[in-house]
Amino acid sequence: MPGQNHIDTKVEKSSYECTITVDCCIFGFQEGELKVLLVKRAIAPFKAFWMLPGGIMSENQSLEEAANHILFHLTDVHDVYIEQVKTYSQVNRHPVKRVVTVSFYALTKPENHPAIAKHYVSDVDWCPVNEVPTLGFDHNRLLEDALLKLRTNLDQVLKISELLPEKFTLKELQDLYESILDETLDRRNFRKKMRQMDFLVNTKEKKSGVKGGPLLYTIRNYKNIPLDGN
Amino acid sequence: MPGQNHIDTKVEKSSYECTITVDCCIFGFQEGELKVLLVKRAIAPFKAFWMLPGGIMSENQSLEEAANHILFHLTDVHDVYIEQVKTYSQVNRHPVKRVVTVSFYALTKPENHPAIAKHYVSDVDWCPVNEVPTLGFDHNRLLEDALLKLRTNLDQVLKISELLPEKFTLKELQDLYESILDETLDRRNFRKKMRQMDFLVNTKEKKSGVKGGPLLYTIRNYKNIPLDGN
DNA sequence: TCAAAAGTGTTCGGCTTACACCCATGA
DNA sequence: TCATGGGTGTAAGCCGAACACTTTTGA
Repeated sequence: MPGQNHIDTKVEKSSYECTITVDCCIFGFQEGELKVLLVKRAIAPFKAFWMLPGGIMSENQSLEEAANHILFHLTDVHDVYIEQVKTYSQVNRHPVKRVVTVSFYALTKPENHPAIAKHYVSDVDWCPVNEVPTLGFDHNRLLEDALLKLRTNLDQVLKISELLPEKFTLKELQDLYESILDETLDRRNFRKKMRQMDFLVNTKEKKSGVKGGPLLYTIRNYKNIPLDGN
Repeated sequence: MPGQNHIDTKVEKSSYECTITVDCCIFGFQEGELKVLLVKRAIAPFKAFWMLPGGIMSENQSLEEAANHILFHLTDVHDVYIEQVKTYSQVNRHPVKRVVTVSFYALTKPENHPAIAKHYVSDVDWCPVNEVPTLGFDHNRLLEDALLKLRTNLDQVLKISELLPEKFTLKELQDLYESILDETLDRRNFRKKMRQMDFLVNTKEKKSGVKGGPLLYTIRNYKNIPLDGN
């Protein structure tokens, strides 16, 4: 019976082997909006389509290492917070050759990482998440799943501190929440909730150049962030 | 630069290819306890270790199909609820050959599926989750992650109806919750909460052979369950 | 008849929601 | 000076936690 070896973890030379790719939803917060980094593909298939940056996992890398590697090569980002989202394995996902894809999301500050088109990429863009066009492959779906996961896990300091500058106003923080959750929040309630979490520190400085003179806050233990690994 | 092709989704013949395995935490509820199906491995490496059942994804299968296939071959379970947990890709996870493993959990009723040792398996056991021994490979970790995910998503009808018989008492339902969450719950609060979810139907029958004469409930639209796919 | 389990409601505290006015600043 | 946005507190509803007694049944 041909199915028998499927239940055998005795890995043999004859086992089917498959290319594994990593795709990243790189999120950034810019001009009060949540954006995602898209690259325009210069080669077939899906030539001239926008898509999520991605690449192939190689022999000596874990998926997380591959994801960081890809990020670094495409955007010069490093030591960034990434999180695994899901693995996609439909047999016909890729029109040329079967691949299994593991998706991640990463959080970055676009202003620190000017995006540059390299290699098979002809263009690069920070695109507001609610203006994303039809992407190549099944990348719209990957993006949806990643956004959903980001929303679900929002109340974690790590993510906030990756997306905001070191010092920020509560207005900026609220804009961040609103653009990720895609809903508007009551200002007073939001501030009350943030105050009773214990990671916000009031720097007593005022942001200048903006009306109202808002106070600047920072995150307790800013940049003292453990990285994920497995 | 050797890293260049990592950022290229142009999949080529030369791309690294890797064996992909699927491991399943098959959970069942029996004798008032949450149990997980373990198999004892008859071959090296990890000969005579207990582990999670698993196998290799083949060319014409998605991961979900592979998982169902493995389940079917090991336990005759089919059309079962499965959910992807996480993908593990440490380079040295497997002592013989590199594999990337995608883990799933599945929910079943042990009494419907007498487990049988087949193929490379010398023994099979429904093991209470808090008595699980040291497992082969990194399977203790996979199990922990799967349990965590199951806990997080507990309040979903699908899962409950896969783990309980068609008719069950509120006591049995509470035992299920308590053994999955690993904590005790207040009976009155639990019942109140269940009553205000709208999926429980009182059959007005009483369970006999047990003191107190508890009422039997069932799930609205029992067995009208869409399966997951990607 | 009695021991064991089923069944039921109320109170309290904390959290979330809704909502309006004064203050600081840049234009 | 004025228009814009920053900053703050209180009251009402909702949800989850704690908690004791009566009823049903099998032994």
